[in-house]
Amino acid sequence: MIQKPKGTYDVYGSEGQTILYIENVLRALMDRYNYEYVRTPHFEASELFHRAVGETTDIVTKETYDFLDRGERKMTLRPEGTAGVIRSFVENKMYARDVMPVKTWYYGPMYRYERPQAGRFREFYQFGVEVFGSKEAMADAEVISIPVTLYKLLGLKGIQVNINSLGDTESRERYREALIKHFEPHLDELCEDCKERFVKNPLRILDCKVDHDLDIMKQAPKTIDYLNEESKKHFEEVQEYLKAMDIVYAIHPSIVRGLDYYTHTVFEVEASVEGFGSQNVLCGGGRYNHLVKNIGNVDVPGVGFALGMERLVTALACEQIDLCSEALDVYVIPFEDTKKEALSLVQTLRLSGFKVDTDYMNKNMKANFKQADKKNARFILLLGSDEVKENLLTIKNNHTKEEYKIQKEDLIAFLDEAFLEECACKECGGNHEEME
RNA sequence: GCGUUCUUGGUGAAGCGGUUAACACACCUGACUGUGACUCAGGCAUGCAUGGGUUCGAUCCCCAUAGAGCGCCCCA
Repeated sequence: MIQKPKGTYDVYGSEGQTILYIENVLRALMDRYNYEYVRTPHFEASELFHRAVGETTDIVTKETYDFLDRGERKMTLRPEGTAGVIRSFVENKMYARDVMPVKTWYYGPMYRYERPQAGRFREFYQFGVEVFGSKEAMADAEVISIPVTLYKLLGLKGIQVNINSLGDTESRERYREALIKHFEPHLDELCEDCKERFVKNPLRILDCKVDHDLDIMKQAPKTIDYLNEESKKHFEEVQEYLKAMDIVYAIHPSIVRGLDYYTHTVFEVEASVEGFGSQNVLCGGGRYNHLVKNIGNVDVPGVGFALGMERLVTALACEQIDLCSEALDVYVIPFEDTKKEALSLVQTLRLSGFKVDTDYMNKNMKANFKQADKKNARFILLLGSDEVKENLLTIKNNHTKEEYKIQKEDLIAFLDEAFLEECACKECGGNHEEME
């Protein structure tokens, strides 16, 4: 038996329903935010990612799926979404539009050659947003509000928003030097990983889980203390805008993000739910004021974020939030000699907008009733030769178990009325709950 | 890339170096030629991730491979 490649997964059953539901919600959400959909290729010239993500990051140095195409061109399956969207922004000259900023969103699979574990796959889906052209703190705050709003719409409660600022290039550089100065005399106290980080990317030392409790770690300089006036002002404005939107956040000086390109605002949303694995960052992002210039030689600031679908689905499962509605409106039970009539009836109902299923297995009556229950049918239609003869239908309300004989012509009207009543009932119940 | 645990029908799982691989759920058939529960009687893994090895004999012991889980690195 050939099995799926390591680190990939199939979507089916209720998980499929959940994912479709989430996708619908995020489409509607992006429409309300007035963002435009952008789709870019799943593979790009390898060089694009080297320039965008950074030569020293693990993502580029050891996690990409690289291949030569038949024309001997170096290609890479995209490990993240930002680079491609920026390439598209520049290549299609979106910077020359008369409406600024250009606000975009994307959704699709990304590829990283990593050892799989909970919340981490080799092919995984990201939803993300990139806003080009505005250097205002308002844009940062709006971007942060998107995942927060999405989680809220989905009913996810156990989340925490963490923000930090790396400042502009000048602040970031000053901070980097201060960090090196701080850690250099204590290098031998740090773990092996940190020694390597010291050389490659000193900012990441702050993230270390091993050396977390060391004194030199606690005394380490903070990014915020090294912000120049302008950077400080930007960061404060971001916070004011967040407050204006009632978004609860915490400042985490240790968030530096793994990608090299960030400036000013960086943020993460983490899941704080019981039973979640160690990969608890649900989404992350920040501002990148020089990345577009790096890639496309156009000096346009940007800010964005990306969100992992698999982790979102896991978080929803942890909180036992069930988004898929599999209830069937009608289940039709045919008999040996009425199958054609049954299928015709099914067709009519479907055309009228009902969710309908029937038996394709030649099951007996008992098994059919069980099927109807399993499929969570609200009504069961019995269609035997007696009914066909008299142009009648036997319809049974599967909740109340009441059974009626109705004229075939009256079926749609009967169902419309029944569902209308049920809706009214639900609204009423909802109101009562709220009032209490 | 490193460490560690695991892999038995459709599902949850028990199991021991030895001849029938428990038990439960689900499913199928019948008692019951048009009403679901319950009950009863049957049926349902020639097989224990794959490939080797040890052994008279392996689901069980050993090795390799693949996959999954957890942790690290890193990241969403």
